[in-house]
Amino acid sequence: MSLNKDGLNKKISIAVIRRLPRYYRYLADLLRMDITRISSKELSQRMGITASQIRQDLNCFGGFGQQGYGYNVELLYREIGNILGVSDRFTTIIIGAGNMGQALANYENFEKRGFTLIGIFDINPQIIGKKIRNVEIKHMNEMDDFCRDNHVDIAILTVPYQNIPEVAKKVASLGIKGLWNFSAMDLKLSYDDIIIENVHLSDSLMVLGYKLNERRKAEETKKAEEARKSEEVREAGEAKKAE
Amino acid sequence: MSLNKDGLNKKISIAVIRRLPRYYRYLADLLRMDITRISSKELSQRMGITASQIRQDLNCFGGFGQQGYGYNVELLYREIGNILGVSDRFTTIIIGAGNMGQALANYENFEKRGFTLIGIFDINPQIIGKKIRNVEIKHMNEMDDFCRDNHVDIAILTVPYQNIPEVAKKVASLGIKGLWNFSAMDLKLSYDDIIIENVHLSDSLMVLGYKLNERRKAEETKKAEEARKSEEVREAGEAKKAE
DNA sequence: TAGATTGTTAATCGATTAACAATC
DNA sequence: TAGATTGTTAATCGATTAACAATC
Repeated sequence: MSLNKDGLNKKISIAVIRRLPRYYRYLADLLRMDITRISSKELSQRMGITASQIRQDLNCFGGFGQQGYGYNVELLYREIGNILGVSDRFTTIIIGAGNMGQALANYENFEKRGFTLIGIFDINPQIIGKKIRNVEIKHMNEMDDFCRDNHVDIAILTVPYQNIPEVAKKVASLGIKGLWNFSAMDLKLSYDDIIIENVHLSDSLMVLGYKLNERRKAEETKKAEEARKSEEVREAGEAKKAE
Repeated sequence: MSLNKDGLNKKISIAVIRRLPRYYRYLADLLRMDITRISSKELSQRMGITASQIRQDLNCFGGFGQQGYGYNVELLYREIGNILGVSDRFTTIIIGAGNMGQALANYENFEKRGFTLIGIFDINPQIIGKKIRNVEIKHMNEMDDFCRDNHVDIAILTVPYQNIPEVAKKVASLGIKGLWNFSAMDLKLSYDDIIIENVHLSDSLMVLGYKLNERRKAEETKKAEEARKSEEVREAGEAKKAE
């Protein structure tokens, strides 16, 4: 539970939390454009949400704005960064250095957002020893020692479907508290002090497929409707002629 | 808009749609375990949601179950697959064959879910000509011709931040209707017949960071509370002694 | 038939939006 | 001071959950 501005425990809804990184990105864009202040109204137009929602969201954490002025972009950026723990530096390891694991290891944005990659593990001898952004891929059986010697906050799991239960159990036993799971299997662990974010890329792609189909269907319906109407007009014309 | 079971246009909420791929995955798991029937109650326990929600969700599309019996797993799996258009086969191209692009190109799950990769494009001469799962990486300037010769439903964008506006415009001009955007920039296009899914991996990671911090804070508060209490007990003991 | 479980309506809950007094 | 815009309360909207009659 987070302390809100009155120092009271107030549970902040997950819907609000999930919007914070998006605010953070938009504010970074504004900074890049040298925009120093912004009103909830203008931000709402850029982001495609209501100004009300922005003010409501931000006020879960404190009054970051100023009446008649709006919000100072840099201050707000820093505040949201603090809420998200960007400056807290989380240490991460990647387990599974296949395509996805390597892609994530190369993703420099994570560094900027407070996540430091300190280890990569796999079992494939062909890639062990290879370095990605100065981090060497090690064999899985070195992971125990590594985690004893280094504090690890988050394990990023990009191992195949069938290996997930075993790897998750191992990771839990090593005292790692955060799991970012890219495996196709939803991960649930009975240890209630472990926090898991499951990522299912293909879910998002399937939603896109659904929307495309809906659009296509709507267009077909529209076309059929138009065809029907023009047919009506034609028939009416013929009927008139026949009179 | 989807036709519901009464043949009426009923707008189905995006919240429901976004849960469908998850149902689909769980049903695939059940099939793999040779489970042929399931009740909303049992499925709810597996998935960690309410049985009410499952029945409510499924009934947006039709009565797939049977009173007293539950749902036939295979039938339900197929029905949800149809709703999501799994059998409709969407053709896709990947633009940007960096680490993420190549990782996605190698992701065999997409094939299973109805997405066929037919092209990969990049500008890096070092990787042009390389084949991923039998699809050759071509130069971006071949994309126009390619899209004229082949119908493309979806473009998967994994190009760097600064290139996104230009690439998106190009893609729109080629008549591609679905964009799956992995760039760090939110994509919005003014063409209202183009459908976009923005994916922001680091957003999800930041939410994980937030939750870890909350957990840590809660534990610290608890510890401080316990320390305070044991201090009270000690003081009470001393006060008694002093009497 | 009795038991189980759906489909569906009604009740509840929570999230979003609107409105406006406070204030810079 | 006048204008702008926040912080915050109240109203609305939509999504989730509960309940139960229908029915396999």
